[in-house]
Amino acid sequence: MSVSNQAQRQPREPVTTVADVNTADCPSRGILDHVTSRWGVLALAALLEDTRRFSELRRVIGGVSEKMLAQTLQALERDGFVHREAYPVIPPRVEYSLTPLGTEVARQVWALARWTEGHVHEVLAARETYDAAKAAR
Amino acid sequence: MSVSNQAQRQPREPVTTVADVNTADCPSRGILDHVTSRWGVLALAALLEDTRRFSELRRVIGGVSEKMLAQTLQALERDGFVHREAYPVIPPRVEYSLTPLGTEVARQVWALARWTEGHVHEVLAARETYDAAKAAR
DNA sequence: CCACTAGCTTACTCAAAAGTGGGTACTTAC
DNA sequence: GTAAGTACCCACTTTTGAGTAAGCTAGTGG
Repeated sequence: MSVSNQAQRQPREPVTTVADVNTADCPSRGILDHVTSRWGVLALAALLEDTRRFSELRRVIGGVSEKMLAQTLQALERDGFVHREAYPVIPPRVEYSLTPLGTEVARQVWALARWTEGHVHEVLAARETYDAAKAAR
Repeated sequence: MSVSNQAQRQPREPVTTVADVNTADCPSRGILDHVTSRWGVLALAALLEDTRRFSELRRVIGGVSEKMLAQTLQALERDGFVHREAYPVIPPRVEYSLTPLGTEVARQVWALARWTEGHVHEVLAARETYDAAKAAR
């Protein structure tokens, strides 16, 4: 059988596999998960406005626990979105800022956050309509 | 910055409380959570490209279970982002599309998804740097 | 001597998210 | 007659996200 040998055409292609979020095991999934995570969005948006210290971020982002903020910031730092600057002073002082890469994402999630804030009423109205229609059946 | 322009012009404004995602109990948090949820992002992005049927969406979005897709679509429908059109035929046929409101958000999450796909390599490189620096200590 | 500070880490715990496997009702294809 | 497709729902279990509370560092103020 002429077992169709597909993709034997270019033997020395630099394997620039195109990322695709719709593929289950694509690394872009994980990155998107970090960026769009519950606290990731808010941290990025907050840092877009200004460089901030750990406890400043904690105060700005209502409801984050220390644990989750630390965890979130570490993930974002590892992904190259956030820069962490620790000053060896007592008491400790750590400043978080966005990298150029982080600034790009942050602008997008910031816009998303603002958009959401501006359309809360429409969504709330839609929910009422939906719930009413469902209850009527 | 446009967050703080409270209307002080009209004294009898119906107190349109300004939404703030940084406040723990603001409804905008929940909306943002739906939009930025694991499958919410992908569903919105997929629907921006075309109206799709349930099982089409399942095929497009790699790795979603039926349960999660149904759940996600219901949340998005309730929030007024997605329109569900069910045709009473056999076998069942249900088409999902974006509402005008949904199209606005979808454009943003679509851009985010696309951006992520395009910067996977930079993030992966950042992770290696981070991990190497950490292992060295 | 003790508390207090900032920025974490660790352990414990629980609730929510998500996966698994089943069922439904009907039809067409094999 | 049995499987597959269609768009779900329901019950059950596993996995993960996230909160709470504690400990840690090392120096400063009381």
